[in-house]
Amino acid sequence: MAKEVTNKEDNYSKWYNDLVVKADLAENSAVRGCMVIKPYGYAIWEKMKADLDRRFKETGHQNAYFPLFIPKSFFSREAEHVAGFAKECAVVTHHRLMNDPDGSGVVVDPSAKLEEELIVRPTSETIIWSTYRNWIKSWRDLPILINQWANVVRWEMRTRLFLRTSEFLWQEGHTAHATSAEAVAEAERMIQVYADFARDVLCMPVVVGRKTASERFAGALDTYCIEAMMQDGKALQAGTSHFLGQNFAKSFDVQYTDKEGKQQYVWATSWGTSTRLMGALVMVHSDGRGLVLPPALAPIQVVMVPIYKSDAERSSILERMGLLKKEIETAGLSVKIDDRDNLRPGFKFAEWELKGVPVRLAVGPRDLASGEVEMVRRDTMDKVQVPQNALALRLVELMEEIRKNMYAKALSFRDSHTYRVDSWDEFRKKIEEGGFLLCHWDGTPETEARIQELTKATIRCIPLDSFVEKEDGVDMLTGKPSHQRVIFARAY
RNA sequence: CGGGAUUUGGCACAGUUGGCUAGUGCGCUGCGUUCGGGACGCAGAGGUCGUGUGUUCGAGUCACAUAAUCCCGACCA
Repeated sequence: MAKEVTNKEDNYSKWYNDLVVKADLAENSAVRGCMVIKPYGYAIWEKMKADLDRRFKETGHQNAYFPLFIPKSFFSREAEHVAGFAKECAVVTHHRLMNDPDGSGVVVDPSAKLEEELIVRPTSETIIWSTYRNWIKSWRDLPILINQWANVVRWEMRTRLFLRTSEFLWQEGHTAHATSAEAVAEAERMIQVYADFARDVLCMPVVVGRKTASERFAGALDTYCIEAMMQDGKALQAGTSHFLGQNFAKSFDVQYTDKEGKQQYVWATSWGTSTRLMGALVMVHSDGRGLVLPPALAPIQVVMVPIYKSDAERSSILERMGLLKKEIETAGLSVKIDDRDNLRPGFKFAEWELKGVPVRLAVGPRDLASGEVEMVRRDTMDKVQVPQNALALRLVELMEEIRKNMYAKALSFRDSHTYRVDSWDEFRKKIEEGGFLLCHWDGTPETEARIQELTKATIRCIPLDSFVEKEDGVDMLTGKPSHQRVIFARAY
């Protein structure tokens, strides 16, 4: 029997220590709260990036790159924005080290103190808007649709591998528009891009919604988000898109001359998603055997394991595998032949399952004789014999079946852990079990804060899509009227 | 930053009321037998016990300090 890896516990570290690290995705770094992403994990991230990047380009965006360091004065112009990030910034104060005069080692050279401190970007709105100021003069310069792939640093009190690390990789889109309506449309378009990506590539169902005022991005007028449910019933925000209004334009004095010759402030959006998606991937799909990767993100889509006793068998099987590999690669899939001679097949099976490879093929003497291969899909672990001459086509179809099945499975999990709750007593009981609670809320920050204080549950979003139909009701805590249910959950 | 726990070969751990030569499993190296669901035998290599100071004839073990990691809070993508 294959050994099972624990993953159903509410204990977060189990997920990563038992799954991710062994599955070669990441490991902790000595640097506070940062992580080393190992090659296998980084390959998955690169696939996510490539797919997202294509979607951004298709919606008219271009990539650019802005500096890592932001002068402190830039950062402090937008009052709400600085209030939101001030507590988690890494600050550069000096630019030189020197030998410690009192002995061995190195100290900061006090004479190399910077006149103005530099902030390591926690997000790039400030430096980008101070740049846009010089780029935008006329209505003809708009819109500006730019995305940046970068690393950012947020000096969090508490870090969690992938979900909240001090340094993380992400993309941030920053756009400038002539009208409010155009900017709102952009923010909504981009949250939809994230939702489509989550559904089609991550195989992860998400709810598209709007954040409440207290959960909004610092400096935004409106924040859209996609919320996913992890297998422990907790919610994870997987991407956000902000309508920033004219806040940054006014703080950084970004104006354009409109067609009538009048000066106007521009309207802004920003949107981003990060390596947190890697965490989501693990926590949505993994099972007792390890990772389960969606075909589109698997660095290796098909692994082939030869089964043999003698050298003669080994070479004839590997020869046949080589031919099959070429056919499968021609059909567009990535294939690896695991020809390591020192490991037995059972070990290899378990190892590739841990890594989440979508399909495994085994070829032994029996298959060589019958002209078949043994095919096992990772999502269901179903094992079937497939004729070699139909293999490549079958695999292409199977990848699509796996994608659909993974989504369907995750969707059914989410739906079966989503409850309509109308009474406070029931809420208190249900929230302990995890899942999404669809509840009426009176719309006040006070009630929201009170519920959070009492239960640690937050309003994940006010759903935008047809996730829950509009209906009137009353707030379960205060009894005040409500016109729509919102999603309450405990979140990462 | 509060509360708790941990730190001993690459990994997971044991190590008693301080005691002489620091162990076990996995992994690693070599040879042989194996190979259709995590093989086995034999022989090897690998550790100044997180760091520092102290107590002691003697410290992995006791005291103090310090650092890192993990969990629970507050904060947050």
